[in-house]
Amino acid sequence: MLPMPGQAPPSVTGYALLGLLSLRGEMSGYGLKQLADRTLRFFWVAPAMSHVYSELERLRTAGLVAQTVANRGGRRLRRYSLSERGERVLKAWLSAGQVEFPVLKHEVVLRLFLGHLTGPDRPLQVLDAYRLQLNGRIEELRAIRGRLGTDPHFQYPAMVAEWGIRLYQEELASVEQVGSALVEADP
Amino acid sequence: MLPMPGQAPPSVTGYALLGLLSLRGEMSGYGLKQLADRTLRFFWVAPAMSHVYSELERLRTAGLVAQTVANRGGRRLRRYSLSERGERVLKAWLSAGQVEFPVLKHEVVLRLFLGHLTGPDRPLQVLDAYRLQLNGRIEELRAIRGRLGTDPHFQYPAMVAEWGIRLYQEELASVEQVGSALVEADP
DNA sequence: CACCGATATTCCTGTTAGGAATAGGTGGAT
DNA sequence: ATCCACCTATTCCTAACAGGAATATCGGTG
Repeated sequence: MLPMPGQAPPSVTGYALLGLLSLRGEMSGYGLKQLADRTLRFFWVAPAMSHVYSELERLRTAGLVAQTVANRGGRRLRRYSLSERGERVLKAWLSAGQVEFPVLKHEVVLRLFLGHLTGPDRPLQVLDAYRLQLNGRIEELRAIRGRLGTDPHFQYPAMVAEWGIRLYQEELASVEQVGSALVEADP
Repeated sequence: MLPMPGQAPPSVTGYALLGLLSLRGEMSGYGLKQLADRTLRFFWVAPAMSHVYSELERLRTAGLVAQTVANRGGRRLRRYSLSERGERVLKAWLSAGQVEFPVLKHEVVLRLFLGHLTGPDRPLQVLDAYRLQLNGRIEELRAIRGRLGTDPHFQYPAMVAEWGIRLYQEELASVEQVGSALVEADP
């Protein structure tokens, strides 16, 4: 028996896109993708282009985003914005529902986990490369944090940026610690 | 022009399953799923049953796992094990390739990010619930770490367990810090 | 021996990821 | 002015992944 899909609730990514629209107002699918790459990427996902468009279409069908179509030149430009209904639904989701424990897809740790197949040198190399990436990530986040300034409109994104900086600094410390353990475990 | 798929390399999850087989030897799809739920889940994914079986079938077709079929009673039991070719391919992957930066899907942070829609109280509630979940996770990992003991065969999994304990303890500290920031930001 | 829970496999559907193809617009160099 | 490179914008296609339901056997307990 089909559970009558009809109006399945948005996925978390759907809610996240609604949230971006609530922060920034009307924008194109492309613009939304750019924004997601600068924000959601750090704590959720960087949705694929195709994913953004298909999700917007689903949200539009559900009446959660409004679409305006303009013709600029020989070209059809669509802008999306949060509808009133969308805002209500988004707030309801934020205020309810049980929150999933974070999911981590951590290839560095996977390679450490399988260290018995390579010996400790390879995980050490991987950790070294990871250290560089982490420093880059921290710089990125510091730049973002700086741009957000003290504008109260962006106080929550600012907290998120600070959370990220802290997280990655702690990852650096973990890299050191695991590195020491690997060196000691060396035959 | 098609890039001649023919023999597409395994996905990271595919390699992870090969790695589990290398740690534990022959096992059923079901057993592999159980094992993944006790290991991979913490730093990669908990693959769905269907995903484990479809992945095993793909790996078998690619000659990376061997399948033995026994008839126990009226029942067909399949066991999977890492083939020699599979071990070579897995080691080659571990020794090469550029390592992706970790991906984090963190609903707690997403809700913090959208705090402008709810005000600070709701993120504070969410953080409280998260604190409980974190303590549970830490206990789980401590139990696993304990079971792994000092057996050198499991020294890398042990390092991973220790990494996880550290990570979640640091998350607890971040929860405290964000909590303070939220209380201060309260109007 | 009837039942329950763990083991084991298969199927089906929907969602997400990722890449490539297409095309108009904009700004700079020649 | 025109060509090119890059940015904006949308669409399409395929594979990976998630999740649940259906099925069936086995092992033990009351």
